[in-house]
Amino acid sequence: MNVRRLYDVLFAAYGPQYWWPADTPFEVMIGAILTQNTAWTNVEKAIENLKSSGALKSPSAMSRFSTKKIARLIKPAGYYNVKAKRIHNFLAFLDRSCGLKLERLSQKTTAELRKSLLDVNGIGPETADSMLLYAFGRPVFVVDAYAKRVFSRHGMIRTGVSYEAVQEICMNSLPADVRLYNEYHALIVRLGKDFCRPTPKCELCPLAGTK
DNA sequence: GACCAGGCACATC
DNA sequence: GATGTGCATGGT
Repeated sequence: MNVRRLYDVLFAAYGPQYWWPADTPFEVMIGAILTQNTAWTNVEKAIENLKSSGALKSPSAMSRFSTKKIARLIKPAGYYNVKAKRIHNFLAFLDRSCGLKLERLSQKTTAELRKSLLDVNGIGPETADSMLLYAFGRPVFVVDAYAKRVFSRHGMIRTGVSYEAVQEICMNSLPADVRLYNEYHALIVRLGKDFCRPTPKCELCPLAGTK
């Protein structure tokens, strides 16, 4: 198995996944923070609360909410105190870097943008890369726990390899294509949810028997 | 009731 | 640098 072939097998098995499930780039970014170590079904409830309160209308709209208020709205997503603070940090970053106008961030190169996102307390590599790919449309491969698990179980990487190393392997094996990276990450998550939990269910996995 | 989820920061060694 | 821990809700 290799990175290219895995994509083909997954796409043949599942077809397009139509990611990211959000209406606006800003909603993608907030969703990326909310989904940290959290099932998406829980994130959906939090997003719904944010939407009906008007917080997701724009970064400046959300900036008018207190951290406490945000914490209350995102409660169903879990870790709500931590995540409310992370959202607050992120909004503070948007305020000072682009005056809460996301279009202005598009001037930056992908490398500059990634670096500045990683400087925000609460935004790590996966969250930053999800934002870059799904909100800014930059060709960045998103690595997550499922990807590491799938790749290592199929002998494509060793266990314990760093985020950046896995990302480098993938990006060296694939063309820098936003649509491809979009679909790839979504397919990995789909496969992971179905079959690649910590205790695997390999019998009906589309990868069973593939090499 | 146990296990798990589309991580990250921080303390400690 | 590697390893352990806290953060928390809701589905299976």
